[in-house]
Parts: sequence; C-alpha cells; structure tokens
Amino acid sequence: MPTPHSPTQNHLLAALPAAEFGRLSPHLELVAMPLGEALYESGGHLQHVYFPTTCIVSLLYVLEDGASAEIAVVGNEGILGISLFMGGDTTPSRAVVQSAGHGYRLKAQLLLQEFNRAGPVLHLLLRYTQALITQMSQTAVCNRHHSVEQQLCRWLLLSFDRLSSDSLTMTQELIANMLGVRREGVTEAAGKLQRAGLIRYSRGHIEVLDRPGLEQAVCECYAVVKLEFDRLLADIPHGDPSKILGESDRRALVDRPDKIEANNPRNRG
Amino acid sequence: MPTPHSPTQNHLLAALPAAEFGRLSPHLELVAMPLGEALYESGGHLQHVYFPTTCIVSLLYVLEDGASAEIAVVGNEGILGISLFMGGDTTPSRAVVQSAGHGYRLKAQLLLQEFNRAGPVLHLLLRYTQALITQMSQTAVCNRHHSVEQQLCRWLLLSFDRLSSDSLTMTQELIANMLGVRREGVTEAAGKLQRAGLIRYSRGHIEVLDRPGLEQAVCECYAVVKLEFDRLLADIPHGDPSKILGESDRRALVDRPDKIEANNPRNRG
DNA sequence: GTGCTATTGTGCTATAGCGTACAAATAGGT
DNA sequence: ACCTATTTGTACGCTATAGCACAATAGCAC
Repeated sequence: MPTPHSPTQNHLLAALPAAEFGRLSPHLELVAMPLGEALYESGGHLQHVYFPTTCIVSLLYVLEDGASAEIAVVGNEGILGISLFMGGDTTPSRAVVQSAGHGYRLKAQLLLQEFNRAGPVLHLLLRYTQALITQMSQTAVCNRHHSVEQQLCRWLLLSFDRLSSDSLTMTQELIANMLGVRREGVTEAAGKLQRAGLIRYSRGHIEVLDRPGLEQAVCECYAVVKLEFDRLLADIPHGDPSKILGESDRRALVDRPDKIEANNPRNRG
Repeated sequence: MPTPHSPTQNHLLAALPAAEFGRLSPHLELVAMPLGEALYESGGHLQHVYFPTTCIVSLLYVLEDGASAEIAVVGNEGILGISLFMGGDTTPSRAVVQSAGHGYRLKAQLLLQEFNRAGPVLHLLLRYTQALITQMSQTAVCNRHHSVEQQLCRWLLLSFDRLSSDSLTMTQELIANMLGVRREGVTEAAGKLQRAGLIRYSRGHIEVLDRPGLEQAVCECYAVVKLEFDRLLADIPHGDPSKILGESDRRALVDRPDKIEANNPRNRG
C-alpha cells in the first residue's frame, strides 16, 4: 500500500490549533530523508526547520578528532532546528538521518514569524525544547554511568518509540557512532540481546522481538526521558493517543524496584 | 571592604532594557547561597528563579543509585529555573550551590508574567537557554571521550569564568561528585595539575596559578562552550565588557592546532 | 551460481577508571 | 598545644572499554 503522507503524522504539527495549523500548512513541504543525510552541519545556518513524520534524526556533537556522541534523537514527536527560535541562528550540533523516511520542512523565516506571535506555537515549541533538554541531560548521565549494553537498550527503545515499525535499518557501526563507543562494543552488546531473544539483527537490519524484555533490560534513563516527553507533550490538543502512555503503562515503567539491581553493573558486587 | 551588592552583577539582569529592569527590580530579593544548598530538587516545583551574582550553582542529574553528573554550571552569567518559562513547572535536575555567595531571587509568577510579554526578557532568556543547551551537550560529549584530567581542567575554567576571584572553596570529593567520577581520580588529576604548577590546592581550597597553562591543558570542550556563550550573550546591551572575550582572545582559544595532539589521550599512540 | 564488499564476530593487549582499604597530613575546635 | 574530623595521598586488584588485527559471514551485483 502506498503511504499517505500527512503533516499531522508529526505530533507537534498535529497539536497545533486549527488557526495556526492553517497558516503554516500551505508552506509545509514534504521531503524525503535518506539514510545518512545531514540536515544540519555543526555551525551551519538554518534555512529550514524539519518536522519528521516517518524518519528519525540524531543530533550529534562532533569533536575535533572526529569522535562523536549523540545527544538526542528526534522523530515524529518533534522538530529539528530549535536553535532557530531559541535565538542562535546557527546550530551547534550536526543532525543526521538515522532512519530513512519523510518529513515536512518549513522555511525558517515562516516558523520564526509564527513563533514571534507568542501564541500556542511558541509555547508548544518551548515545551518540546524542555523535553529535549531532559533527553540530552539524561543521555549525559547515562554516558557517564551505564554500560554499553544498557545504553544500547535505551537507544533502541527511544528509536523505536519514534518509529511506527518494529524494524530499523541501521548497522552496528552507525550505532557505535551515535553512542560514541567502539563498534565491537555494540557487536557484543547486541549479540547478548539477541541471544536473550530480545532483538534480532542481521547486516544492517534490527528488529525488536520482545519489547517488554528490552524494557526490563534498559536502565532507568529510558523511562525518565519517556515520562518527561509524555508529561510535557501528552496534553497536546490533537495528539495521537496511541503514542501516549496510559497511567498503567507509566506505572509499569516506573515501579520496578528490582530493575536497577538486576541491570546496573555498579550494583552487582 | 564590604561587598556592595547589586542586581547588575548578574549579566542577564544587567542586560535588561531600563523598562524591564525597572519592573522587575523592586521584586528582586538578595539571598545568601551557602555551599551545598539545594535550590531545586529533582522533580520539585519552582517557587522562584535565581540570578546568581557571586555564587556558582551546578545543575546535577542524579540516578536512582545516587550516582550523579553535572550537566551545567550557572554563575553570574545566567539564571536558575529555566524550566519555569520553558513550560514544565517542575525541574528535572537538582541545583546545588557549588561556591557560596549571593544572588537575587524573583517569584516565579513575576518572571513568568514578564516572559509572557514576549519582549526582550523572553528573547534574552531563550538565548541564554540556547547557550546552556550547548554547555550541556558539550559536557555530554566530554563525558564520553575525554580524560578525567581534561574534564577537571574544563570544570575549573568554566567555574572560574563565573567567579570574579582566582580561588574557590571546593573539596575534591565534591568535584568528583560533579564530574561523576571517583574522588581518587580527581586527587590524581589535581595532583598532576599542581605538580605542573597550574593550580594550587589544599583542603577544600583551590587556586589558579597559571590560567594560560590551564587553557593549554584543557580539551576543546571549554572553548566551544565559552565561545558559544560569548556569541549568544556578548551583544547584550549593558554587559560587563570585562567578561567578554575580545577577538584576539577568541583567536587564542581557537587557533591552537597543537593543542589536541598534545592533550588528547586518543592521539598519543 | 560466483565473487565482491559490507557487516559482524572474535581474540588478543593495553589502559583508564572503579572499588576498596588505609595511611598521611592538615585545619580547626577545645 | 593537643585532639579530632576532614581532606588528601597511595596502593592493589578488577572490570569495562579502547585499540588493533583479522576471520567469518551474508547480502548484493553480475
């Protein structure tokens, strides 16, 4: 079946009141986002903002020696190019398409105009940015204290949350790049998850077999980010309810006193 | 000499146009910030925002097992409580006074009113937030790829930038907490810096002896953060010029092709 | 099918940092 | 001046991950 594209596949666009959506939608431009494409380079000027619908984009910080680390993932729940309305006219990060798909783009100037009306668009975007800050911060702590395996789980869950499908085209080499670790480290961690029956992968293709199992294996960082996104963006007017955790799911994610002991390498001794 | 306190010691407050400053200043309340005080607890509701003048505050993310990592430092260049105007009414991070001093606080409601006028206050705060995001992101990458020694240098420089003095009351234990590493790791790194004549310390008191030397030893992360703060906040109307890098300083920070080779452990082999 | 190339698996060594334990030194109170 | 708690120094084994080298495998082009 041919995929019918619609701007409302993006949660932020879907959450806009009719008036705002009406003003912006004529200028939304559907674009394909091939794997590996860089939407923004570090230090580049913003011409457009992007609202992903079926793709996932990673925000990467790159060091002078080429080493990098992903600081956030953006999918159909978000927008790319926040530094536009935050006030810097350049992005300090690199934005790379991590999973091919589509999205809508909008001329920077038009979004800025709408933002400066200081209405619902402004507040929605700021709330999203706040959620993004949480993701970035939790990623930083996770980088510091959790094992590659736990981080891989977090990465997989956050990625699949931003995708409708259960499978993802992505080599271990690329994942290693995102996480800022060695490719071999990812191979080992992924092998462990596969042997545990949680995922299946083969040559650039990953599939989730046992999502609850993954959620048992992941560190707390996933739940923190997920719950914060839900909290900040759940009550958006037209949000797709299937993407929003119910109270019972939320409890399932949080009330797992055994989880940390089981998975945190620090607590094994 | 007794220190004369003034709200304009805080760069954001100093940068406000007269009208905005006039509206806010009657409600600014000078408060002492003792070492170790937590201005915000993770998940807490915001009653006030704080504008540090002579203190430094760390934003920490704390894990369930008590491990933590600092994601940003805020001093007289900034404000605490950004999630207030970003839209979450709770902070996800813990804010702890890292260096005792003073600051001004303002009732959350009042700042929010001013923010919602969508004038200079809004734009200034958003630009500051953008700079903070850069600091957080760069910290995340630094966590991943740089040695404890390099991170300590970064931490010292960022902290002293936010302080008028050359000395800081801070034990190695606390620094370790901020960086999310062992205390012994800090002892070792600090010892190395002391033997190199860059700093001097003793029982909870650190002094910078050779700032240029420190800037040679630090990883690129410091300069990235520093330059981004300058870029985003340098052209603020009433900024204290002494805190702003001139073009020559800027070049001195950036044009050091030998720096990476000399200090990055990755490039030693 | 055949062969090429990208991807994944595995096996070393090296090392940074952790956890732990304890010793040494110093500031500050009495 | 002495004692005590805090802070700093050091040592030792341990683990996770880095770095490197290379083998095995699978998918794709032809």
